[in-house]
Amino acid sequence: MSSPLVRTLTRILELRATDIAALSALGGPVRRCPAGHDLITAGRQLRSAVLVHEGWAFRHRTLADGRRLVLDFVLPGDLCDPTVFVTPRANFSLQALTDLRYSRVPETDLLDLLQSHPRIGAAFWWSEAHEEAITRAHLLAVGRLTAYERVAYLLWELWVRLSLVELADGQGFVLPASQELIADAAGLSSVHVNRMLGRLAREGLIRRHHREFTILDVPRLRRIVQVSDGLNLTPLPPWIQRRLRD
Amino acid sequence: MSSPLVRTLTRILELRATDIAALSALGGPVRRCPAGHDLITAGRQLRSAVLVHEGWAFRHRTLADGRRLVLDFVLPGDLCDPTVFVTPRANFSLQALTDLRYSRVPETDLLDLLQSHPRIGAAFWWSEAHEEAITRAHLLAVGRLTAYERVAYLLWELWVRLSLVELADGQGFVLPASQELIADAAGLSSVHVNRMLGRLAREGLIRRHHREFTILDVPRLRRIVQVSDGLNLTPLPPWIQRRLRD
DNA sequence: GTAGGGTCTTAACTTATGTTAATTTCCCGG
DNA sequence: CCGGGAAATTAACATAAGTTAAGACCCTAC
Repeated sequence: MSSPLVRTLTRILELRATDIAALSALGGPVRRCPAGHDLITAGRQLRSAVLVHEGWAFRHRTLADGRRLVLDFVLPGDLCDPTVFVTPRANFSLQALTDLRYSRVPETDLLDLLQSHPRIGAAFWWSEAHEEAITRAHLLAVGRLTAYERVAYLLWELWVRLSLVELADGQGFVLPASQELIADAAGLSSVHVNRMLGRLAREGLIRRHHREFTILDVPRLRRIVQVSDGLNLTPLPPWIQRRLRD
Repeated sequence: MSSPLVRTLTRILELRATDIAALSALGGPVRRCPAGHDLITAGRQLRSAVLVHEGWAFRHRTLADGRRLVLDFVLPGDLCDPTVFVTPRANFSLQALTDLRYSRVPETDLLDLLQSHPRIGAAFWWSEAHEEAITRAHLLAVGRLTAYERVAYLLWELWVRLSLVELADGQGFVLPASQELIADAAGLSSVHVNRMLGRLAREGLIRRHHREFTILDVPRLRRIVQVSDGLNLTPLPPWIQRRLRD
């Protein structure tokens, strides 16, 4: 069974045997973390990155008075963050949404890897750029979409991202988050999220049963969401891959 | 006169003579762009990064119906983006806010630079992480702060960032943006931004005259803003700099 | 100096979303 | 099978922020 990082980075560029070996050796033992527990705490210094093998996590920030925002969701194969070692202290917390299997990658190992395997460095860079695209789309959604559109957006984003890592079943997927958490991701109240989910279902865009969702009308949902691009992951252009080979 | 990139990256790590030479040689001729013009257009393929020498620009995304969000402001010395070459097409537009002096850096030059000068690569990486911290703080502000707090946040963010590049005069600075644009950055309507600016002034937090702002009460403003950390730029930890030397 | 376009300011009014709270459903452990 | 706590749902009500519109201001071009 290959490392989740190998699976992720393979989607970006063609890894050589030496790259795969280095990636597979990366990270400490696989650990478990129960849902609801913080893996990274905002304001604390980071000594390692967190590699999620299985389960969901999410980055969040909480204000003194309890208001909270979910910055983004972290899915299996995501490394959070390869940039750890340049940031003096975490500007977010990382919490397990489901029970998790994960490992920790010490910053020194990461740094060594980047110096010895520039191709992997490029892949990480790509991966960071992709993450930033997701964050920007999220910012646009929170800043300028209506509540209805925003909830639709979140479902769309997660469906697209889950499809990328083959965790969606066609147009169906499980979103293991309470409506409270969806609200914190959308910048809404949980009551209003509930209303909007109801409306999306009533209008035939989605079906849901507990936390299982099915997208019934992809084109119409995409039209509502508007900001539906930039979430896709494309491999590095061949000419760049070729140049990295040198 | 040194390149704006040298000035920026010097704040991150100690550049060697060879690094400085390479950075100074980077980029085509200095061009001018009048305020209001787009330097990068969302959806178009990018062939080069944009290095701002003088003036302000901003990243934005606009929906089909005209709703717009300003993702962030780009100040002198910012390179937008070193990750160009991995992204197939721009997921934002870059518009000149004031008349601009800038240059373009072809992706091939950037790629060569990163391969030949790993220290510069590390500095760029740091710089990207800093930008992402800004975006995340912005997301939190737009998602969970009230209108009053959000407008205060924007002033705070810009003041901190301008101070970093020595473009603030103590607690005073010029924000060359219409209230309409501030609204698009805050996810508010321009009328409401106007109300909130008035209130901030009435309550003695800021003074303003046209587009010149002065922060009158730093501690109180910081308390209102809440999310005031992560905007600062700190150099790479010495042990990492040392390791990069090898 | 004046005309005109853009920006700012303010007021009156509308509406989207938040809040509170009561009820139901779900889920898990005993 | 039963009890209890968390989550989901719904309704009634409160409020922050949006909208429209009118007037003041300010700069620039002629």
